[in-house]
Amino acid sequence: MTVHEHGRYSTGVEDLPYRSVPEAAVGRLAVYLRVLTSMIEQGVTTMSSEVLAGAAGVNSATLRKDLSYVGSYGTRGVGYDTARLVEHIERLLGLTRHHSIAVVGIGNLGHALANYPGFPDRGFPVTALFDLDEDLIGVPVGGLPVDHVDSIPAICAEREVTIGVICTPVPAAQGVCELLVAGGVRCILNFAPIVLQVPDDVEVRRVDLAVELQILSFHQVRRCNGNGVGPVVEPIDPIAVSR
Amino acid sequence: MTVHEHGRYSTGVEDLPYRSVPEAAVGRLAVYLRVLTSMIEQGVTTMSSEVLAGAAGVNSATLRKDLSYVGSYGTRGVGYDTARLVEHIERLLGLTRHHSIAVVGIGNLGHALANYPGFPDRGFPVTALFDLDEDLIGVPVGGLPVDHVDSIPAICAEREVTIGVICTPVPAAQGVCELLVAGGVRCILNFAPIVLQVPDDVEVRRVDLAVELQILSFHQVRRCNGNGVGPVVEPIDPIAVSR
DNA sequence: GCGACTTTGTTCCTGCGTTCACAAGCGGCT
DNA sequence: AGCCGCTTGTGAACGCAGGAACAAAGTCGC
Repeated sequence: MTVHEHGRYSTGVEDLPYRSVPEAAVGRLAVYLRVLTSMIEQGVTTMSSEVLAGAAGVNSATLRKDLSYVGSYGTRGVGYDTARLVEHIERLLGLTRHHSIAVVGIGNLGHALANYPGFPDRGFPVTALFDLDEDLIGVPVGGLPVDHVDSIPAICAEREVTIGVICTPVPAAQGVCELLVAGGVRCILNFAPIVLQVPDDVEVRRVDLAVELQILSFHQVRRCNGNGVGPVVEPIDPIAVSR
Repeated sequence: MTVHEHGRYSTGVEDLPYRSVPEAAVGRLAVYLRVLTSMIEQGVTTMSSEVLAGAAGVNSATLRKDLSYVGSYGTRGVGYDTARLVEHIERLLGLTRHHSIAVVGIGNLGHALANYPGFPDRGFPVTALFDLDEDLIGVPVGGLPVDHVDSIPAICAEREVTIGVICTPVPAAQGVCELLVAGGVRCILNFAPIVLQVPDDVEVRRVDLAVELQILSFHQVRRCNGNGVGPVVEPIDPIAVSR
């Protein structure tokens, strides 16, 4: 640990000038990061907030404020140096360090995620796979053999897994979650449509595909309401909405 | 329920009382819906806001406020009738009508989504699959043959697809998106890590798995700051943040 | 039948996040 | 070298969402 002046930054808090980064901004920063790396590949070395905001689909003022959480690394009258910005965003997001991933539940979705190139490409190598099914144990998926869920704690601890991805059916999810926590995993990405109960120091993000569709459905219905297509939302009493 | 001088009395639905359902509330309502259906399967007929909120992982006041957008269907002193609540949430979310889905890009992820039971189970039947790869055309995936992307507009229009799911690589995503829009699709769930450009009347929701991981990474780093594992967050420039 | 208890529905308030708008700063041009 | 125009960074206002608290309302016990 190449710590510098320990005395000056004794608390470890002042080490982080980004004291309060809004949750929403974190998500957007990750998006900026992707846009930026893509632009760098195309040889772009400088971008204005206006252009970057357009590519990321946000307001330019929002973008500038988000970037101000990272620090002031733009040049007025010119824009941002793409390479430098990437570097600083990666630092803020903790991507200077690789986070190894464990995928639990090697069904259709787990299979896909185990092979998802976007994970290793972004610095998240998949280093462990788990399932209950005896027929799957030992079978290599994406070059990595599947282990039994019972060995989650040991293997996660050994391989220093920092992120667990749960793709199991609902009934297994909570149990798997506890095994991951026992293995020292403090970050969980949960695809099972259930709210996991975890200790306070564990962060869970849920990705519920059906919920996404339902939100789309809601907007669809609201948009079509009264456009002449038909009464998509009917009054309450009529039996059912049959189109 | 009080009658407002606003004019129409509150029969609950007809007079567009969901003029203003907060975006965040829509997402939560979908979660409540899932919890409720699960509870109904277990024979639960009545739930208090406290219990339901706990299962959904939200504050009970927030839950009651969310439900008030749907209408007042609880009984004071008792709680909510689960079946009735499900019915009304489904109506609000537009789930009384089935939304057929097209999946574009039958790679690992597309394969998984085409077979994802959560979609049909929730009233979102997958009715069309598309890919570019000639070797895949005609091959049944989950009982449904894959068609060529060129036929997206025709087939989507014919089968009345309302939601398009994009699982293609980034370079193909925008083009596929436009084909879907040409086929009359107004709702898109995008798994490609790119911000799609669409007309105003098209709603896009993006699911970016790498972004989710990066958000987790951010929280992990902030939590573990100073745990001795390594220089997780390195000092910024000497002259970092001046104000 | 009546009182007490339980739970909803709503109102108010606080805090956060987003947007607007503008001053400060930097490069390019003459 | 100095001015001009462009872009950043930020202070202030606005709007929205979330949480606490409370009154209305309906049920259960006696």
